Amino acid sequence: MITEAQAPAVPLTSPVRIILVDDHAIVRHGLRSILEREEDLEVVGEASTAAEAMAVIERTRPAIALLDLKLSTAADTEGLDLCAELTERHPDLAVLVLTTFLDDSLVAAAIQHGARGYVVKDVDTTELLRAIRAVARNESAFDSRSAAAMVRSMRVKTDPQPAKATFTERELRVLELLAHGLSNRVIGAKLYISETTVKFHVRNIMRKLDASSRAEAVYEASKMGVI
Amino acid sequence: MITEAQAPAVPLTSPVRIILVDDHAIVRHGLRSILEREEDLEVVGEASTAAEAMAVIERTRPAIALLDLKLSTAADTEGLDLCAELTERHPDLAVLVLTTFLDDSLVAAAIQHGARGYVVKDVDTTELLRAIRAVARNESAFDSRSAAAMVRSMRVKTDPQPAKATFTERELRVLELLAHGLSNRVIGAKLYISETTVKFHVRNIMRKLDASSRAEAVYEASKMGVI
DNA sequence: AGTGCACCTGACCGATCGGACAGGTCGGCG
DNA sequence: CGCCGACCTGTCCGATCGGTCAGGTGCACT
Repeated sequence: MITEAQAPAVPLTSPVRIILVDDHAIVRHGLRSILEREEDLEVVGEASTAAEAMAVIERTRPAIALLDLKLSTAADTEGLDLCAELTERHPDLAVLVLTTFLDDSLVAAAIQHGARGYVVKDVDTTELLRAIRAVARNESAFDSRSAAAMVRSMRVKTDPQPAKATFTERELRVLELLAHGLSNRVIGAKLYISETTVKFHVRNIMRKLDASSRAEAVYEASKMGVI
Repeated sequence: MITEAQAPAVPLTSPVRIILVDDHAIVRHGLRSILEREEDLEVVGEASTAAEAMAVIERTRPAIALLDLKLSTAADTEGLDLCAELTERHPDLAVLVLTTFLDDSLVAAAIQHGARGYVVKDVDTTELLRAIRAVARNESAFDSRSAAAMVRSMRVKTDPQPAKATFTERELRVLELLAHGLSNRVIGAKLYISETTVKFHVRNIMRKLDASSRAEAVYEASKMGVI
């Protein structure tokens, strides 16, 4: 482990082409002045709206888009939607979200909308450059607080199994077939047991999940990741 | 945005107490020599097995545990289990996973087992120190490749919505109640529509989801995140 | 040997579902 | 205007479900 060198700004190849998407001109200018000091980075375009961003990217073909999720004063949806559209239309484009506020759910949402990284605006310059170079290398990057937010949002996705029901082998197998909409009779045929036995298991499953129907049982089981 | 200072090693408070958990003595010594050069960090213990780690932590009460998930030649489970046990028994302890191999599912698993960060062993020294200081600040840290792995594992959890069905307002409402195991009659009462109408909606939902029963419909809808 | 648990089975019955008819209103659109 | 889609309603019927009886076996633990 442990090599030297801290992401040098030596342009071994052509510089990384970057566009800035932010509704505030001041922010764009600030970013541009920071990035232009680096020899391996090149700002090739700016945009202040979603439509403009699409057009500029179409024309300039950047490797990276620095995207503020809060375009306009409207909901976050606009930035997220743009993020999804960009990554879908341009699979090679790396979107690095650079935004003002840190919202746990927003970090996860951005990732699921195709973002390659997430950095809040008040990180120091070296952090930002590190993130940019990481996504340029086709990797990912988060500042430490965003990483914490992502960790939190990942945990709540799977941790909540407080009073987790415990199932026998047979019940799990029945549950699985239950989820695929099979009738008791068909489940019995598949497991080489009688319809009556299937009903026995189904009732135990429903009891353990506190469900009043097979549909609810499937819902609860699915929610807690059993199936 | 943008401040100066790149995580200085000035001990404003008492140094961060760290223990090293790795089955290779050489690795522990290497880490120790690196960390001891930093004034704000202090290695207060080492352990090579899970049991030893528990004991040492019990005694030395460190703020951070650098943990190699691959203890012994056995499965990854041992490291993960230790990780879960540590974070459960010592909520204030920050576990930073420092391991040799990068496995997409392992990163996500580590987080869900309570790890605060994940770093592969071949990152450079500054990256490692940055990660340690981040978790010491109660934040999170990942090297860029681990971050990429986590992004991938987050995406597969939710992205698969290829042929996503589209539902009307009414259908979504019905679907929701359906998942809670309500009968057509009760759903009708709740929505102030007749039981017949509910059956109408339910059949449309099942058709759109290619399901043969309400249970399967609930399963498919749950799987694709509609409910 | 007794106890518990997972698992299996049968019969019975009312409630519900799933699917098939055959309609209706309302708003938007060419 | 007619057409379409979302939404709403009814009736009929066989299949299925959910729940309740009352049993059975095999295995593990004490």
